[in-house]
Amino acid sequence: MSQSGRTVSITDVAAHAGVSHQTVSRVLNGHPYVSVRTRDAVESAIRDLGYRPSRAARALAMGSSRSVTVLASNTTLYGYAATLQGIEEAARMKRLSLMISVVDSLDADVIQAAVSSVSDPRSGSVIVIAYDQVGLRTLQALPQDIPHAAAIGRSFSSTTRQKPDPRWVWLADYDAAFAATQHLLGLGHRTVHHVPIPSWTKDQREGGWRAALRQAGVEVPELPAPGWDARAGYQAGQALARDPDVTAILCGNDDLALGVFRALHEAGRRIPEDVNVIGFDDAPQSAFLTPSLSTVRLDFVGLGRACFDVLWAQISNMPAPSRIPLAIPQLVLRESTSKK
Amino acid sequence: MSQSGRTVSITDVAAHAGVSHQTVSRVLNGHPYVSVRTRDAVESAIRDLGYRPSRAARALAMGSSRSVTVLASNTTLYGYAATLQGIEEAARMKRLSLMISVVDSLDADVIQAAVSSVSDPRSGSVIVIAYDQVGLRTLQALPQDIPHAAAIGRSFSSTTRQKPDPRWVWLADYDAAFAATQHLLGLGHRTVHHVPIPSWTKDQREGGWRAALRQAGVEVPELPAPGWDARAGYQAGQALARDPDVTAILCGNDDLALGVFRALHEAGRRIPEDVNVIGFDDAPQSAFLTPSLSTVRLDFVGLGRACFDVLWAQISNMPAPSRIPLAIPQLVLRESTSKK
DNA sequence: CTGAAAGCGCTTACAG
DNA sequence: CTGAAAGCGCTTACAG
Repeated sequence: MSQSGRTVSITDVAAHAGVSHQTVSRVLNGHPYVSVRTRDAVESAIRDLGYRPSRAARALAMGSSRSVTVLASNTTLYGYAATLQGIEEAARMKRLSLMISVVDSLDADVIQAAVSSVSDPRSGSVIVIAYDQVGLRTLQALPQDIPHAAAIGRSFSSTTRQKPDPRWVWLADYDAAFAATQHLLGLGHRTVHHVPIPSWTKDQREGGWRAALRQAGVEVPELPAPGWDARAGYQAGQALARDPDVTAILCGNDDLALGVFRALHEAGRRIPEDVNVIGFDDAPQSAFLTPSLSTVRLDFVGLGRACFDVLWAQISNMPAPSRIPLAIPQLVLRESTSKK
Repeated sequence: MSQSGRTVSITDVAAHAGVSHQTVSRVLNGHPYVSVRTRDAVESAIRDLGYRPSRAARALAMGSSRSVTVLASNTTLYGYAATLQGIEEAARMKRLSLMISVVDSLDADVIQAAVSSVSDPRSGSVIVIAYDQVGLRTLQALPQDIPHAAAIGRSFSSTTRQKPDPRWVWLADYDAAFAATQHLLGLGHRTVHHVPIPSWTKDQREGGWRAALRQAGVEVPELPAPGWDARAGYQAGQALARDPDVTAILCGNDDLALGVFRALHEAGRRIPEDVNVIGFDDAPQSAFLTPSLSTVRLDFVGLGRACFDVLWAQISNMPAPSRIPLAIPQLVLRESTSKK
């Protein structure tokens, strides 16, 4: 392995093997029509020299770099991480390399900078995880001529008139929240309270909850401050726990529900005897909480894969996948809800 | 924005602005010595044409691509995700782009393939998250001449003779597990049981637990099957819950502890009255469980940053950071432990 | 302050 | 089956 000087290039390999660099390129790319002798010679030269091809040079010559960049405001929250996992698995299958760029500010310059750095249409494609407002803005700032797809957090089910972009993929949040709220009302609660995740349109989880209440003709309670994690759920839960009228709570995700559990427990209110709670996501821990958490199972990994499929159709010039088989959100009933 | 034909290159911009492409390159890179008129002309040409530079071409010409690839077997488990977050933040500050490549198999060919694809020494650097055996193998397979760093899961504290590689960074798992076990013994338990995460050397969490027991001269119980998630903890916990001799359990991470909670609860054993439980990691939910979970706080985000710092020293040819300020693991006592 | 030249390391036709 | 040529889109000296 040549340690000194510059790194070994295809030309060095060629010289070492006594062939032209084009021939080396051929064996590198598994072309047919290379004699066995030559192939062997090249391969051992590669080994001797410890040659590793330059991705940059290859990308330049081929006009594309077989890479996807994921743009997201977060990579650790359950929904984001699981979506990322789905994208990663799908990208790996197709041998695309995965880049990730976190955009965590609503500042227009920050968003613009992030978008610019991926906006080289020769060098790749983009997937935006647009579950939050930063994500949505990022998606909007993305030049339309670059191949891309997006996972978004809405369903368009009943509220929207505008046609969704065919490059967008989503889970039916709205419908699922609607159904979960209906389920709680069906248990006999006078109304259902909600601890929201941040949202920016009315056709997401919060919207589904609101619509179900309105349809049932019941009071729509005030909302606590939105948040993503257990701490936010705990804080929202403390106020709810004090209010004896609160008997059913739909949480915007399972982490919030976990915090709500804690607040209710501290206030001496039992779950499910005094208060019913439903979460959202079905995170891996939720089935093992005490009480186990009723929740809406969302297939984020599948969504990530679907997102990649949409992207892949553009990259490979295949027809867009007509219908992506996405698991329907499903209400999973466990111990935290029960007949009242 | 030119939609038709090939994408616009620096040459197109030059022609449009009536200058040479070198001059365009100068304004692109913020060189001094460009007249204001020229700069303006170029900038408006860039805007008119919707020009975006080619990363590949730039990388080729400059001889490096300012990127880090993270190699990890998982991106969603708390420790991994938090480490990744630390790396990402640090890389973003230095304007390096972040690639991630998941290696989830011990198969030598799979590992080799992953390593080869990042082993272009011109095109970047590598960080390996080597908390598990796949990660360790990946690290071992990595060519030594490529700039890299690794986050590993051991402490070398008392058991190891060999010098650690200066490119490795770690949290003192062993010491923390030792201390946590001692704490439980100090509460009066006859011994401490352990639910392990998978490990491959004896100087990790399991090793620290074992050493503390041995030092105290108490029985070292059999281990249940290792695992990472709540389900694994639940399964291990079911057997432990049946055994009345089990009064203290140290879990390899907080998700395992959450599953153990559930199993104990189902068996009618109270925490902390009947059984004390300590977790590992201090995941964001752990403080909000019921009972709240005593655990070892590990600064994974800081570890990720430290890892990047070690890498950055190599890339920028700075002297290696002598001592990386890493938060010491800290035993956080909450409701799941108490005087017996 | 600015242009002509050379080169980064590959791949893709084109000839043989 | 294999080599000589051209080009991918930039940057970095080198001359002016």
